[in-house]
Amino acid sequence: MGIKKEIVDRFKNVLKKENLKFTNQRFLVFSALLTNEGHFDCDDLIRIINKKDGNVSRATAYRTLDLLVKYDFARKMVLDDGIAKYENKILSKHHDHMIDIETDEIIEFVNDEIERIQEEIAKSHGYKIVKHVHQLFVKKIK
Amino acid sequence: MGIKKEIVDRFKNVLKKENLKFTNQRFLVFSALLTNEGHFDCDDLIRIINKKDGNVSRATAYRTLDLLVKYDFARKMVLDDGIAKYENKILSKHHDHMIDIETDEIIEFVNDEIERIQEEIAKSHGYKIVKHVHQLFVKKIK
DNA sequence: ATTATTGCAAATCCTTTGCAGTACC
DNA sequence: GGTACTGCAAAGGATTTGCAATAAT
Repeated sequence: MGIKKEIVDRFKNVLKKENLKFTNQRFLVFSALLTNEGHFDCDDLIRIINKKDGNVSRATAYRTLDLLVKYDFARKMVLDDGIAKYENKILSKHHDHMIDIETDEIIEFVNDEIERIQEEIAKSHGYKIVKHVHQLFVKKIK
Repeated sequence: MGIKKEIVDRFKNVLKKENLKFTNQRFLVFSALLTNEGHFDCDDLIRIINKKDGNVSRATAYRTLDLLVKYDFARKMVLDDGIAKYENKILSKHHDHMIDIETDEIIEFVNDEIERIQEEIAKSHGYKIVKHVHQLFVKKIK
């Protein structure tokens, strides 16, 4: 159930490199994100942590999340509501989302051709893709 | 330099339909967005308006922008900094966005093949696309 | 011991809202 | 004259920050 030792070590190395200490709070935020699937805002994660393991303040959670994003353990995404959502970037397979605007049902999809063309577009402008958001808001055909 | 009468009329009709009045402030916000190309936050637009035509308060600007988004005159986009950006949706051809995460520069792109595959994916699940968000967060290749 | 870390509360930033005065029909 | 509109200033909500107490090495 735990996180692979290799990943935890990677986290420890990042901390060392940044002259930061490996504290329980930082580990709790790190674990909350890496052992749960989905998109969480800061308070979701704090709730998850408080439910079983301990306590982390919002200040610390945000500070740690910034760090996780900076070192590619987490992906940050802000939709139109302006609330930052974070998701596991290490263990989750990539996928995009199709959202049924009438039922809120979420269907995942991946299309290699789209992935390939995206990369090509970025490259042709001299860029490489760091992350992307691709969401189809859809409606059932009657 | 003006906006096509047809578009202004469409705006007037929306206002009528919503029991709202066609006021100078609403028209200034509407014009600021529809006669400028680019992605603007609320204060950008207020600055544009104040520079030549008059004054609009932030409250009114936000209220009008909501309306413009609701009726498809404007597109709203929120990136990781949490600041809402608005762009002309009427006069600009459909496009997606590539965002340089180091400079915040926004580059537009369109790819017919991606558009086609998207539709196909939705259709194969029995859906049609109402709108979509496709953003590539990129980084210059050194 | 020394240096970084934490949590709190205050501060910030963008955005929304209540309200009193103003403008529109 | 009666509604709807505006701008102000205050309120809101998410995130950040200063600081004194606390924990890690």
